[in-house]
Amino acid sequence: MAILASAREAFARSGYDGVGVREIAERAGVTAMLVNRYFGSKERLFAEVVADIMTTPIILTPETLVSAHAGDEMADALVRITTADGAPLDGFQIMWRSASSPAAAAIARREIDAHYHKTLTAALPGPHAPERAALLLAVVAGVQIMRQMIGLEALASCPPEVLTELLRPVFREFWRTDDHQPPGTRGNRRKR
Amino acid sequence: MAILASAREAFARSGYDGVGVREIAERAGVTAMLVNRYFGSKERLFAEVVADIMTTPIILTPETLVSAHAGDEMADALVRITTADGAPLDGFQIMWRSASSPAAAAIARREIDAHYHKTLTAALPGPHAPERAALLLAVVAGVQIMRQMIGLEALASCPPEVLTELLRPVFREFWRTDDHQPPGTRGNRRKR
DNA sequence: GTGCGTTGTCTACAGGTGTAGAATTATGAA
DNA sequence: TTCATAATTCTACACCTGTAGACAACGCAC
Repeated sequence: MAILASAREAFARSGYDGVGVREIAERAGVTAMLVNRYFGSKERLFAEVVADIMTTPIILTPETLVSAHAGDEMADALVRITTADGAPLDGFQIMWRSASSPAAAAIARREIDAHYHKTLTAALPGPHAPERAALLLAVVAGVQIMRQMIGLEALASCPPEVLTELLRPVFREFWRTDDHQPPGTRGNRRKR
Repeated sequence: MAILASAREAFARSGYDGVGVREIAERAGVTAMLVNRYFGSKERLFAEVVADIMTTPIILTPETLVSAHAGDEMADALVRITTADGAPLDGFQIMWRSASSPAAAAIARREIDAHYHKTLTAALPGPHAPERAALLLAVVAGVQIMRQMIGLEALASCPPEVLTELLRPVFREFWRTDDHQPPGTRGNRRKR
């Protein structure tokens, strides 16, 4: 379906509010009205695009999650994705760029919840797995946004290898299984 | 200035593209044209709002940064901010919600760079301080977005105390000063 | 009172938005 | 070829966007 591909590309580039139905249609070689004839409305088209994205995991491949170095592999994948701005890697990007629109945010929430968050929760060890899975997704979101949307200088110009090495310990934190003590009693390794 | 306050509230709620000049003006008790008379354009108004926000640090107070428990305090502050949706706590929110608009993203990048990122870089120990400061800001952004914009269930309904306890080790990671070894040689504490 | 600069508003424009309904064209079977 | 049916487009509507230019109300010095 050419319309779906065009919509995906357009939403990834400009977000839900930033692109019009006419533009999506034109890039697909059809008229704006055909889009509505097929999908009912712009909102339903967006939902269809997001659902389509969810069917093919990008960062969270099953192999990555069960790996013994899951945290490291996730860090590598995140850096890889945010470095090359290729076409098939725009999965999450669509949702961050559209999050400011309430309608789009609701769709994104539902789909992230049902797919990525559920999968990730099952893969994380230790207590509070759902909350920690959500935080992990938050880190992924933050890095993507700062690197690709805001374009913060220090992140945008950072060599991939350095970024990977800096991200790995952060992600490892989520797969740690030792010292889960009650709040406040755990020592931190800060320098005072 | 009533217009500035109205604009700040409106941008925080709906983002740069999501709100119109007429709405901002009406909530300030004036006409849309007066806004342009004072600020020149919507874009310049947005820049003014962002610059105004930057003058009063929200998470990164100087006391927080030099504290011996800087990481913990930052985690606490982040949870506090994303829990209560009060008026004066909308600082970053404005930028995430507006990041999909290129014009707004450019303004946000410049201001974050000049204020928050610079300050945070100076406060972080160890090598790659700029990159790690940017990553820290990315984590803050991700949590805010997932919690307040996407509204991911696991994060939205998570008790503040739990969230704080889960965030602390993540933030501590950025203030660690031990074991900065070359890439790949550092042991991770994963369970295999 | 008279002039004047500021403050604010009114009207209007050119363009964009999503989408409903009618009209048109292409397609395939008889 | 003829005709029914599906695929696609045309026209139009009602509304919203940022903003330029002309105009009116205001306080205030003289």
